[in-house]
Amino acid sequence: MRLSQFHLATVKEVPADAEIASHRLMLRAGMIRKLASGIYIWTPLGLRVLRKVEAVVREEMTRAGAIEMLMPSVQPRELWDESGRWNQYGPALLKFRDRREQEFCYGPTHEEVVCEFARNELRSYKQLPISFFQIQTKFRDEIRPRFGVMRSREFIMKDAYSFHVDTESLDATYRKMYAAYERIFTRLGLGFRAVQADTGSIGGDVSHEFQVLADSGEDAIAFSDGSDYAANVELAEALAPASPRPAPSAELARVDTPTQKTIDEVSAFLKVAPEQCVKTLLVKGKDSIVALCLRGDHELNEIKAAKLPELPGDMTLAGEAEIQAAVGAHAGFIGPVGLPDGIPVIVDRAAAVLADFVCGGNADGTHVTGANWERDARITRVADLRKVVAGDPSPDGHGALSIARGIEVGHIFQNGDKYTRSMNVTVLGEDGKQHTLLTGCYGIGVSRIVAAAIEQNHDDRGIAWPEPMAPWRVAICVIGKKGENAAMDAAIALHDELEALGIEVILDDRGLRPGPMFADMELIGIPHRVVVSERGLADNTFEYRGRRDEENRLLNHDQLLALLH
RNA sequence: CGGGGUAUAGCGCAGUCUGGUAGCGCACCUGCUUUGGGAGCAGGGUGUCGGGGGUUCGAAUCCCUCUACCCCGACCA
Repeated sequence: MRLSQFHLATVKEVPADAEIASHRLMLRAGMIRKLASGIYIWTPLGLRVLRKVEAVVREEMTRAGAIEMLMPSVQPRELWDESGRWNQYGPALLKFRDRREQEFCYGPTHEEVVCEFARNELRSYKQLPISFFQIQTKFRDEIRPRFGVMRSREFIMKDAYSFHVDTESLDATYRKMYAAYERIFTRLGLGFRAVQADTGSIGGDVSHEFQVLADSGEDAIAFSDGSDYAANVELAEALAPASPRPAPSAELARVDTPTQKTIDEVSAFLKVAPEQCVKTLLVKGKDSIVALCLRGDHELNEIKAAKLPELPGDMTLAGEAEIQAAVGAHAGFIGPVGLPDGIPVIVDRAAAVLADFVCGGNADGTHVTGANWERDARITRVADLRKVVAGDPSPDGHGALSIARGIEVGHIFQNGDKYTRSMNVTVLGEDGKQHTLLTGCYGIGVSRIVAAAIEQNHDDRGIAWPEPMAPWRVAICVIGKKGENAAMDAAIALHDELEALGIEVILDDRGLRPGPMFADMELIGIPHRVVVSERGLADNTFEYRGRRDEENRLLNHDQLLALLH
């Protein structure tokens, strides 16, 4: 392709709100333009990359036995009422009405539609197992879109759904999809890790996320140095400490802490380590306020907390007024010692083995020292409440955990009968009876992959695409005075020859000076660059440079073709 | 939704405090020169200063209000 016939739209300056490398570079390279918050135009250049990702995903899904189809983005309310998610899904579901006042949503995912399809199409166990997939635009009205297409509201997703009569079949397909995902991310040249995951709003039993490792990632993942254990920090279990709680040795004492509210302030003021303090968070329970107690140096894992039977299914901190009403003190001075009887006290495993600890005194301006469980403070229940930290023992008993940042680019679930039961998706079995089907669902954030790949593959000059994602594999740059066409003729000949060999090549025939031309090709990340100039023509050489190379190499025609082919 | 911030040319910004006739850089257009790492000279104009209302002789600037966007937390591919 000739660049003069294309719309390249690189820019030098970029809106100040582009925070991470991939967002900045996608804007600078002219791959995307923002239309509204979390809603982006894909330019011709950006679309070429997106299509590359789609192609790999499509190939591997097909190889894994899934069949491509296309479902509508606009979905009627009735379907979502059947699954119960019209109300459950929350504000991320974009709802609207048509001219007849019928209610619809813009699909954030397609379990409902695919189940509607399946219950009409699938009649017999003999048709199973079967998997369908699509690559399509989704909309989720995210609370806070950010980082360009990394977390946009409108985005492109590959979603696949499998149907089964029994769990063995679901397991087998799940494993097949897992393997397909590994192939996809490997082919795309991404450094990734599959981790155990929470099932979130999709629901179900078994789940893995595929995380592209990057410091800018919004997820934290924990993995063991002694086994293949890896999990989202949301899910990773913090094991109970091996050693039991020591016997109390100190007297309970009340101390004045007039302005010290945070653990840091209290521990500095009283000269005790944060791990010898207990922090108490009051949250809204089903019936009353609930107290959650953690060691001072630990953080609450809200996903774990939300699953406590005392909580209504999600976790909300109690407001200042509720805390006052329940305890009579401000947040910052709350502790398990002397907490009113009606408040359940749920204690994290690590906090439960402390003795002689420091905690809030349940009166403004006071803490207590030398506190001990049972003797001074009730324990309703010990539970795993905290986020794991680096150095914690691996939950599988082998090795210690490290924490890394990741970008979630894929997520696979075993839904079981979560949707098929409510939507009555059945087939006739071998035994002549109706059987409710089991499903798995398998998502890949196609547009997010583009951003994630840039996070892993860039330098100070721009993007350095893994070859399978590059908009073109080869860029030919022409240097020479505009009027003298020998170099241009040679460049066109080379371009045509490469194209005939099936190599995707972009010829920069814009007549720019070398500086801006090189800068553009490096910014948009073309893996191979060939410079054609009169200087080279004179001694029959082309100047070659890989995107990650420091030096040019002079190659003759055959050497160049051998390298590129 | 809570907390913080921003809105002036296509993009990046100054001007706002202290009211007085709209600016800079990049990009863009024309011409000439230039052609191995973001060229030089000359010329050109870009605008509802986010919208609405108010104060004032006079508002980008002060006041009220609305909207959009961004950042920090809960959501997720």
